[in-house]
Amino acid sequence: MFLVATSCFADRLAKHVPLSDTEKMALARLEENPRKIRRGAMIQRVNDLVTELFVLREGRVMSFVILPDGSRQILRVYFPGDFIGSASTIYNRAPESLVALSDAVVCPFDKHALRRLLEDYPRVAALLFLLSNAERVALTDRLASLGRTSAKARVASFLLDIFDRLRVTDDRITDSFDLKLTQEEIGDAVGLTSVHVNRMIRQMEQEGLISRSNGRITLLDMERLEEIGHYTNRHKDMDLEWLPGMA
Amino acid sequence: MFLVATSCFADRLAKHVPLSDTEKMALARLEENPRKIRRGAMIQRVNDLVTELFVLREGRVMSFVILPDGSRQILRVYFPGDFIGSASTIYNRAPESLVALSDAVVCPFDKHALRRLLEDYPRVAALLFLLSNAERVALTDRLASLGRTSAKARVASFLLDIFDRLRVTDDRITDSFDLKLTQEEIGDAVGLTSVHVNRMIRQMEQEGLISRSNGRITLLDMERLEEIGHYTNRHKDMDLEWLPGMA
DNA sequence: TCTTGTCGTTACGGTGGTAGAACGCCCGAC
DNA sequence: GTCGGGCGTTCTACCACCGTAACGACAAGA
Repeated sequence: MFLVATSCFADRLAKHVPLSDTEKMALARLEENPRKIRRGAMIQRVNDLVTELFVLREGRVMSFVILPDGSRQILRVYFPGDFIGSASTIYNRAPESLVALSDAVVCPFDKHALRRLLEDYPRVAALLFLLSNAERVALTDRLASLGRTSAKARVASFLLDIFDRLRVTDDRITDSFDLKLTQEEIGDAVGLTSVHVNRMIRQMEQEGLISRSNGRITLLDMERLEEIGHYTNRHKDMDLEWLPGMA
Repeated sequence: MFLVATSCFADRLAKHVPLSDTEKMALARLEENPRKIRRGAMIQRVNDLVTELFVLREGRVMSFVILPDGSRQILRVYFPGDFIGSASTIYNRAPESLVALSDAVVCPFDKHALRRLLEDYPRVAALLFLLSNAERVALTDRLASLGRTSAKARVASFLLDIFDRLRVTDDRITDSFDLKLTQEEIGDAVGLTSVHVNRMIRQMEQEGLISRSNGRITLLDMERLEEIGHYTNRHKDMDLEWLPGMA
């Protein structure tokens, strides 16, 4: 029984490496149970007992933690085709919370469904390993950004990161996009207060680096933004081709 | 032909999940070419063309990047049994540098040796995927630390993290350990200057939280350190048991 | 209309960076 | 042995960046 003909996750993978039809079908099975959720709804709370992972099919989701003093750190913003909640493969209790940034469609699937997938499709297991490594590199980039750069650089590189990842999932985007994040949320992502995020954004606007109109952001001078943010787009450099055929 | 009877990496894995003898032998093959390196030697430089990964067998290694303004961000400190350089599975050019913090023994192996391992041992592929997810969670913990906590909290949680990871690889350690990092390096890891790291360490010493003698650090009050650093030891909570047998 | 949420703006203060020098310690050279 | 250089650490001032607090403007819903 196939409720879905296509798979968001398979489509994403297929952009980097060819997939067989059986692999596509196996991946599509992860998305058999789409669930609509509303903007602001919690998908998972820290410390919940969790046995599910998700593929995000539509909309935007973020993960975050709240520290004992009440401050929030946003860990990652997810886009359609992203694999969410991989921490559940290793820990029984969720180390982070998940919330929908927009109305969204997520496809939950059980840990044991993942196990069967890993058993039956070793090439998929290898691909998941590679994707996980890409996430690891993305996180180290942000680590360097938070640890060693100024407020302006952090905001610039964050905007560029969202922009580039959005473009991986949506070809129509050229230079203008809807952030779907408040300035407070940007601050919680890059380790600043909303006040200071606002200072930096206005400054970049005055310098002609970006422009804004009702929620949408336009990147006017990519080159200088990349320079300011010490940012390099890694998506171009990904290479999964060394992992061909296999059984 | 077996140059090594045991495998550092297999030993580590076996602490979390049972391994078959053939799996252990397959993993041991990754460590067939041990190479001694001296403290301070570079194993890999940013932007090198890389087709190798490493298992660290002895000693300590760290990864870092240098930003255009010259500042350094230390990304990760590695211990014996750790799998190093997984970025090479996805990118042809190294996104980070690797340097030995002490005299060390690393075992390089080719990307294609890894591919054969993934092909022949799907369960190993699945385990590598899980371990990579554990790394991801560790990085998000540090992201929250850098983004939202004070200098003191960052130093405290960093010390606790090194301590706990050292204990995973060496049972003999109880409360005192050799950091093998200068205060400047600690600063580069947690996003502070060596001056401020020094302030925090002396302060923690005066408060009776830690003590020092010729390079070794003793954690005197773990409970308060964990509180100050908002730190939780995740190693206890790891659960790979849901991924049993497989072919 | 009132409420709620987001953005914009100001004044003030503290955390943590910068600069510079001195100290101790290890280790190799003589 | 001792002398000296290099490295890591300790310490002192000074001050900039960024956080805190507080309030107003504005738009979208209730």
